[in-house]
Parts: sequence; structure tokens; C-alpha cells
Amino acid sequence: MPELPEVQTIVGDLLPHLTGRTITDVRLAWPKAVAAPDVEGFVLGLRGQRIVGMERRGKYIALALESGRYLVLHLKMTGALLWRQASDPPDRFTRTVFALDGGHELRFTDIRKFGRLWLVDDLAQALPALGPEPLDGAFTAERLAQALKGRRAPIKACLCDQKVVAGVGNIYADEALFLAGVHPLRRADGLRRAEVARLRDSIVTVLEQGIRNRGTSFDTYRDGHGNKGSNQLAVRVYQRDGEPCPRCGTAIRRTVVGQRSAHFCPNCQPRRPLKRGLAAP
DNA sequence: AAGAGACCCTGGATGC
DNA sequence: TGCATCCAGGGTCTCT
Repeated sequence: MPELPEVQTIVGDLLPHLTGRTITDVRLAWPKAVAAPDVEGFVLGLRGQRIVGMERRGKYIALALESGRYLVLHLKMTGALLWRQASDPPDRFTRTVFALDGGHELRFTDIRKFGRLWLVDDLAQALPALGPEPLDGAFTAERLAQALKGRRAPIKACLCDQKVVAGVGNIYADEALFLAGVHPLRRADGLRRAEVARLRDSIVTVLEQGIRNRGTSFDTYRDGHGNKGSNQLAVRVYQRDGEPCPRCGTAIRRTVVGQRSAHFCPNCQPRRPLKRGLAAP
């Protein structure tokens, strides 16, 4: 499940290879992945186009084309983007192949077929309204507090809301809540100022750690060369239910928040907030 | 407006 | 061994 650190790793891997390359052909094995325009317009609009840039916004990848348009991709749950040679053996679950000059290929693989592709004139046509980039200076505790104001939903659900902060998903939300000592079911608008500040710092910490470890590969995530990341070895609570909390030894628990699994330490992340003035865990 | 729930998908795990 | 069922979950959409 690629989240910000995984998408960032992929972009970092592919950017030096793709920049300056020309897309010579597009082969669609699963045309339904094309969200816009129609399939023919998508292929014709890409064929012959030189790639002039590549960037990440939230969990989206945008390739800037010579024409001024953008090829936008979202990997959703199981998508991967692989830098390959045309002569390399085929990759399982390849849904789209972007053939490139020089005998190279950019392969989009996706087991569950949730990933989507767009070819747009303007990034806003593909990207929904997204909250601040968490690794930008703009993502401050004040900004997070503002986004959580009036939100009665569980804090875990709000952290995964891309309008609150862009790029955080299930894994890093669980990890950030643990580091901040905040229970995932706490009402978002019930967090104290100091807790919101801790949460902001924890989000930055876990995302930066994820990037340093080149992403979390619990199952399908692969980087731009098809290799696993190592952050799954560094997570503190995600998918560790039943194992001892790394801080206090209490068994990690799993619950469901907003139809998604949530992992937490019932001791370090109490359901009720600590009294004002008590030291943070 | 916010939040809850359905939906899209399929490999792998589990159950009988 | 073989078949059926369940589960994971990001984001979008609909409904309340």
C-alpha cells in the first residue's frame, strides 16, 4: 500500500531514468485503469511525448510532458511502477506498459486493479483538493489544529483524510498515533493543543523514517527497480497485534476505525486523554 | 457539512 | 486435495 514514503521512493528511483525519455508506445492490458480521457485519447496523447519532469503530490505521481500536459498515476493498494528493459522477463500483473526510446520500459503492475491513470492538461483535473504536504514547512501544528477543528470523527480517520494532510495512509497514521501517544479512536476535535503538536511532529518523524528505509514492504510494495523497502522492520505497532509494545511491553491491540484496521498500545495510547500538565509518553 | 457505508478488485489465507 | 469463503484497503460516490 504505497503511501507518501513509498511514492517518494519510487519517484526518486525513476526520475533520473525517465527525464528526457520519449514514450514511443502505450500498451493497455487493463483499459479500465484509464480514468481520463478515453483510451484512444490517452494513448495518442502520450505516444511520441518526451518526459520533462516528475513529481509527487500526496500519493499521486505526475509526469510532466513536453506538450505541457501531465500523465498522472495513483498506485492505490497494490500498484507498482517498474523501470525495465524491453528484453527483461515479463512482470506478473502488468496492466500498462509505457515503451520508451532506447529499448526501455516503464511497467505499471497492479494486482487488484485499483490503480488509475490520467492524461490531463492541468494537474487540478486529476488531483482532488489535497491538504498540505507534511514534509513542507507549511505543515505546522497550527495548520493541523485548524484542519481538525470541528471534526468529531476518530483522529485515525482524519489522519487518513487526504484533505487534512496529503500522503498519510493506514500504516503511517498508526505509527504516528503511537509515537504521539494518542488513541486512534479519540475524537479529532477533542485533542489538546500539545497532543496536536506532538502528532504533527510524529507524522513528520514516521514519514521521514519511511523514506530513509525506502518504504514499507509488508506485501506488494516495491520500489522503482522492483525491490522491497525495509521499513516493515522498523514499524512499532502496524500489524504487530499481540506483540509487546516496544515502549512498555503491553500487548499491541488491533481494532477497526472507519472500515480500516488500526493498531495501538492500550497503555501508551489511552482512550481518555491524560490530565493537562502530565508529561507526554 | 460531516460522516457512514458501499463499491471497486484479486491473491492468499483459512475453513471444511 | 479441492473447493468455497473471507480479508486487505485508498479513494470516490451516495445517502443521511
